Amino acid sequence: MEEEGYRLQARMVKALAHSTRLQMLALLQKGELCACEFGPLLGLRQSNVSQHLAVLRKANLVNTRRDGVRVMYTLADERTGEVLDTLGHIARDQFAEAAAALREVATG
Amino acid sequence: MEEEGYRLQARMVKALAHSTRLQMLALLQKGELCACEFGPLLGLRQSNVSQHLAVLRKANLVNTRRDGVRVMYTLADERTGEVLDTLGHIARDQFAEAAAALREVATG
DNA sequence: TCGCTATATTCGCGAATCCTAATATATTAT
DNA sequence: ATAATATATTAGGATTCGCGAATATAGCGA
Repeated sequence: MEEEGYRLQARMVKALAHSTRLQMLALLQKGELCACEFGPLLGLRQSNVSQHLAVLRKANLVNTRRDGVRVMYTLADERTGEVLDTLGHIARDQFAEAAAALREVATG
Repeated sequence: MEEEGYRLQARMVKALAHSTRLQMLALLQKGELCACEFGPLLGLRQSNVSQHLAVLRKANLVNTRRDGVRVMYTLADERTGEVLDTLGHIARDQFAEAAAALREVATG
């Protein structure tokens, strides 16, 4: 019952727990990205982008490097992508099941 | 850019984002459990247990069945366990890396 | 240096989360 | 029906989160 380990794990999961950050990580799965690209791609304001990126940084989910005036972001751990994929599958299947159940009710 | 899919995924991840719920799911990985067992095992009050279980239920992360006066809980999707394991590994490795970095600084 | 662009941080407020205590509901036994 | 146990829900207040706006900070070129 290493309570403390779960606290660490929870801190990481909290950092994942926002649709914007999930989208950011999904984009990073395809490769390195400049901070400046998230705003236009996701329709977010600059400060909002920076705040979400800060959350990901503090959770060590991403790495950064400077390239002149820009800051480039990458996934810190390739297993993160794996986790996101699996979560996506579970969510999709849940949705499919719910839809099927609805159809069942509708068609009696 | 299926924004909506990420919203669903985020809802699920939010349900995972608490150390108590992570512990509950870890317990369920070992098999079915009665609601009444979480309190004593995790040192939580009854209402708190029930609230956390409600979060897991609403996110379809667990299934329930009644057995008389008790309610038995199981993991809804075995892939959830897989996700939790991977997240645990990532968190542990992060911690190890941080510790190593600290040692480096200390021994300079 | 100054100005310009890219990032990061801070502030303030509304919304969401979490906890305890209290109350409600459900199931079984007497 | 009543009592007893197991669960669930509600109410409340404290803490945290998320956002926009404003304000730093950093690097680069004129």
